[in-house]
Amino acid sequence: MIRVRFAPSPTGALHIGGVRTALYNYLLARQKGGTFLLRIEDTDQTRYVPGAEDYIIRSLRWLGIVPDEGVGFGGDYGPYRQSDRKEIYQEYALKLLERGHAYYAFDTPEELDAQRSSVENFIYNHSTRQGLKNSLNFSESETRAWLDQGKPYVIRLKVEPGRSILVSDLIRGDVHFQSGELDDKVLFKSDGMPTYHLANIVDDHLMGITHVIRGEEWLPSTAHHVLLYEGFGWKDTMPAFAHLPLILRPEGHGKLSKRDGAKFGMPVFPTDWQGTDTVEAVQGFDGAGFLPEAVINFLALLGWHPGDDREIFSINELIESFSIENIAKSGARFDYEKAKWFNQKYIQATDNAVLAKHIQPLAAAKGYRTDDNFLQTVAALMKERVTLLPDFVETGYYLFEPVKEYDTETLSKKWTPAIGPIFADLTQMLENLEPFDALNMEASVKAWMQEKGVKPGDILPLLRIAMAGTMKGPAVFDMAEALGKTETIERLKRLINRNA
RNA sequence: GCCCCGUUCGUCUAGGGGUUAGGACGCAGGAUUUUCAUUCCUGUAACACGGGUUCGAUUCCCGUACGGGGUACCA
Repeated sequence: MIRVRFAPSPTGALHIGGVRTALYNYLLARQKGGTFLLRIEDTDQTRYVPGAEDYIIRSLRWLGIVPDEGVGFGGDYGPYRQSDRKEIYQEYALKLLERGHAYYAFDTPEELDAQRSSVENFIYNHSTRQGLKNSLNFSESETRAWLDQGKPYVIRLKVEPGRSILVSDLIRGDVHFQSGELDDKVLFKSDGMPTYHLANIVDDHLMGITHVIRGEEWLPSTAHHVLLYEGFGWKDTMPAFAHLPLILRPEGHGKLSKRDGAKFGMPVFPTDWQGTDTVEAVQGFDGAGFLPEAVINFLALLGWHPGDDREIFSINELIESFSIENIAKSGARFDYEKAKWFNQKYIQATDNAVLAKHIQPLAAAKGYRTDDNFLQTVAALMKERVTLLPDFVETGYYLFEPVKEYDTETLSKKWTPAIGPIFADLTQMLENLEPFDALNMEASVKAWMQEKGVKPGDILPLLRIAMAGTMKGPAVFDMAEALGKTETIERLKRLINRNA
């Protein structure tokens, strides 16, 4: 049975690259009938951001990528928060020490900094460790003494030179590393917490993880991880690795970072983040007006392809079609235009009743009417012409409140001296129209045009501008019906007065 | 610097020893809609470079260039 994990650090809002990692893990688990768990990797106490854990859980729920186990979800392999597993790591670090695969090191951060600045390309490894303060150089009693005196220490992995380490990656194939080039990574920090390297191996083993799907930034340290599995004697149950290509910023250099959201005017986080004293607030895909299904679809195709030309996928279709083999090797630039296209597609395909629910809070925030029937009408009239949810109340504001700005250019062309009385006549005709619905109105206006000898192109644009102020928008008669007779007539008269 | 990964239209990608190198976004044009949008059609544009291997390489191999990642008592 497959078991996969998403293991973010609670250091702030969840990055969109992390969301994609979570998604791929989730898809694999669902497809294979396995388990998807959420583990919180909070071993760096200095980077801990309050609220980040809740944010991660909230975001996963919004996206519909809900873990089967983990912090906030229960499960038999807990605790799932690494700070709650402190003693476990200590125990395993000691085990590694006993087996001779690790050693105590007493060098202070300052001493190491000094080494780095005086020795070019300094690296703590087989070639330098004999000159440093560690239990490999100290006698047993000396080491004991340092420990007993309560001197700060770390535990480092003892990497022996001279061998080739194979990392078999599901996406990249076999990758070889020379052990002599690897450093003696710190496994256990002087504050009593493990580093990522120790914690992730111990946890993945204890939690029965079968596949590690994570970002490419972990590929270089995977050699160390293989060494750890060997050191613990867990090589035969070592999980399979799949290192995902990174998501790059839309333009310029480097991977997409948290600050790029503000820089490029687009969200890079799933949901809104209120911010803290140290981390500023940011808008997420939800606040920007994206449907979670659209975000999922967009992200799924950013680095993975189904093997055919399909682009629109429901979550169930993704689960069915997903495969690690079809994950791309190269980094993908974050294409916000494409993300918006997906959202537009999803809005078009969403039922009016559902859209009305999304429009409701947006309308309420603007003090607009929020009755469901009307919002469904707004959805029906606008869904083919919006990209983001807020467009319903912004682009389509005139469905909720009087026209704020008239397209004066069109007006000056169409509102001729002769048209005034004719427009007034039409207004009067509509005022007496019953029932005031689109179908009846269209028939009546057509008959009226026939009778008066007015061309559609002379009168319809004016009707439209009277109601919406702009030449863009839903069909005129649909708009009039949505507005209702009173409001429509009021707007027509307002235009007459404006041009009088 | 050293180590690792990568490189097909502007972007996301398919493909693969002999193809008109396919799709999507974007952009441009057209049709439909007496608006706009939707929808449909058309166009635009790519195999980083140099050596091999081969009858033939965009595809395989080796270099180079470029891009990305790593090189912390961060994850």
